Amino acid sequence: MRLTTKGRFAVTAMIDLALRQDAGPVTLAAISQRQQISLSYLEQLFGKLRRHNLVESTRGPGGGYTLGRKSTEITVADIILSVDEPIDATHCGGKENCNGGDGRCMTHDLWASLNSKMVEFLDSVSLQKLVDDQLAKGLVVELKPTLKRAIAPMPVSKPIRLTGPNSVFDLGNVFAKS
Amino acid sequence: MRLTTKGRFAVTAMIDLALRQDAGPVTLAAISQRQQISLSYLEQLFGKLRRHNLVESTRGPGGGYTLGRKSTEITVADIILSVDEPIDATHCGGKENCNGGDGRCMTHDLWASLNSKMVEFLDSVSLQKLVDDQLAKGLVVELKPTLKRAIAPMPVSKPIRLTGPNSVFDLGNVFAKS
DNA sequence: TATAACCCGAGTGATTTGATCGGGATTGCG
DNA sequence: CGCAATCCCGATCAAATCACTCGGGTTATA
Repeated sequence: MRLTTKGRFAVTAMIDLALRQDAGPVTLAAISQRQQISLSYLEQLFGKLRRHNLVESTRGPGGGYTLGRKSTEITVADIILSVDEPIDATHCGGKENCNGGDGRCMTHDLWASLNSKMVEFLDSVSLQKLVDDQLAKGLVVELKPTLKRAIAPMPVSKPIRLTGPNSVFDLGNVFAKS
Repeated sequence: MRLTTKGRFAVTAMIDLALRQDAGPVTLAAISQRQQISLSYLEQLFGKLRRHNLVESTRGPGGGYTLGRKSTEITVADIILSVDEPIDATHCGGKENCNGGDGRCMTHDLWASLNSKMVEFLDSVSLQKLVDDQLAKGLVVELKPTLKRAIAPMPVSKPIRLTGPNSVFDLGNVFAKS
């Protein structure tokens, strides 16, 4: 597992998304403005996040991204591993014939164990936890109705399109479809 | 905090050193052979480790490196922070005027808090812990007498030079000076 | 003096980072 | 329908970083 600014950007963007998705899909353009991350870079990151089912996308006007599952069930490790695809950490390609002299490849299971501890830790921190931290710090989320299209005609009926039948949202979304 | 193979190399090398320093200073050439890390790269890493007082060097024939303090008092965080010098993780240079629109710089203290948790965790893992893990896994350390010079004339007197008066070794070193 | 070891800075090719651009595809809305 | 918003994708790019090499030092032992 690597830990770079790339992963940080992804985590930051995911928190921004989690904080605001209750008002409907969040556009990358909005995240880009708020978090000062370039739009195209966000597109790259969210492409990976989507391929790992951490987010779902809604295309067209009023569209954007929503979480792929409950924020309590998304961990920091999920996010980081999605964007920072795992490279070979052991430097010996997992082969056992990496013995160079007297002390055979200690690196292999050494780093494997430390690495698993790292993942274990990051896996214990949920996205919801980070969101709570932000809210506890006094962050005020303005769920601004920039939604000239998406929210205006939404008193009843079908406010938010959830592509596909496999949408299992239930994170207190006040707009949940009946 | 970054976490790359650079840090891994440093941790690996430090474990190798901790496992063997009881027989006197360990040369980088030996670590290079055992761990398959290039000598010059090790020199760079140990230069930083030395500047952070994690290791001490002994020059001249029979010289090498020893730990700068007890292995129980060196943590993985110490090592990684030494070689992966902290870069600006917040992307806004610590300035407060990084407000770009409505939601002001959340990134700043957001990542600061997650980062501190990471450091906290890595700081809870001591070098001695990793050494114990290796020994528990059945690793046999051959304290081979490659030491044609350093150990040969060492029955009594002054076997191991500890440069400076601030040497506080007591990690069960059988060669400890009286 | 010869040699073993640390020391150090400059340079290097490959990869990654973060961004830009140019184009799609899909969808809501007038 | 046609426009615009939005996701989608790939190519490309400068800068930084990575992992390493090279060529010299300095220090200390013998």
